[in-house]
Amino acid sequence: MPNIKQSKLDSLLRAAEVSCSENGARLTQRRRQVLSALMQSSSPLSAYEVLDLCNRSTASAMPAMSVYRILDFLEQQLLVHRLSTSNKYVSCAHITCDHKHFQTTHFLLCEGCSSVEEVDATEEASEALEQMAKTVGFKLTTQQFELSGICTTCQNSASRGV
Amino acid sequence: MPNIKQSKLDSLLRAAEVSCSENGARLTQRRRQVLSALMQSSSPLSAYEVLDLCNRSTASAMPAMSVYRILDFLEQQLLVHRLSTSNKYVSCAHITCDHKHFQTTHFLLCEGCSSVEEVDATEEASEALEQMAKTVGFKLTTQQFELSGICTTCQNSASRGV
DNA sequence: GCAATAAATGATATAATGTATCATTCTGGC
DNA sequence: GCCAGAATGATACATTATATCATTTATTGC
Repeated sequence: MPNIKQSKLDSLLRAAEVSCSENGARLTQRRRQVLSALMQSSSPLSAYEVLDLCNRSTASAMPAMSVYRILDFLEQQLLVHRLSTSNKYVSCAHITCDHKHFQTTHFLLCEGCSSVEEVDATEEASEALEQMAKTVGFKLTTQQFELSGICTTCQNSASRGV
Repeated sequence: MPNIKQSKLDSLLRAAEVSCSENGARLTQRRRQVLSALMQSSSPLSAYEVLDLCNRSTASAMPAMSVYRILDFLEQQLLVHRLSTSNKYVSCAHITCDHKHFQTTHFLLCEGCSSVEEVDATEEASEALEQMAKTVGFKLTTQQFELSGICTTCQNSASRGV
């Protein structure tokens, strides 16, 4: 887990706090702890991995129940996303910008380093998929895809024979 | 679980048996039992749901371990597909035809009746997604999507106010 | 046909994950 | 300070998945 800079982490957490208060919600200590763990991880974490990280960093042990509750909360606040293919969580890539989510965020999962890239759906992709569904009479309600692949870094490593 | 016709089930199982033997594998009694349960279900089943169905239909109880092993086997044989979003299994829709899988099968999941439609990826969709990945330097390796939506039947039911 | 070998399954234990429920603590408004 | 509601703690438990070794069933060579 390559640590991100403390200053970066701080600004992310500040932004998250603002975002919460705009929704009339609070970013409590525990919630901040969970969110912080996810922000510092370069790959998605399972609920129990989050739990371990939290319990490593503080004295007071957090019950598993809390982690699940807090992950649910953070997901509702759109501060983290749940990857349904792996049942893991990632912190949202758009916390600091004013990016809006329209249920059209996709995730590119690198098979090499397990990193995740959060990308917006292109018009073409959305339409093509909708069209595809239409041929069998389906009307799509949500689209969040998790696509496996190889990220730039890992492609380069491979070609250099690393 | 609206039962399919016995004759249909038989022909599916026969085709599955042929498919296995072509790969030098055997469709044993237990495997047939598991596959049969999935074929008769109109919606995806979890491993333990499969287990329950199997144990309902026969006297000798099957251990959970066997179900997991057999599901793995059937998946390798491309006789069943695993839906990663729900961790459930469906029998392949192309057992009786000579359809080939190129890692480009998608699944449309109906939110109304939980039914699943297995569709081939269209050229446009595959390209659009590849292009999308490319913009952030990703090279896609697999694409199997599980898209939520409403099937024709449920759309009609809804519009009739059922 | 029969022993040797490999494949498949049975059986048991246990790990990992997720949820239900109620008690307790914390927070903001009065 | 007191109260109501939100958040967390604590405990128990349900569900899902895997590890391991024993046993049974098929296959192959003889």
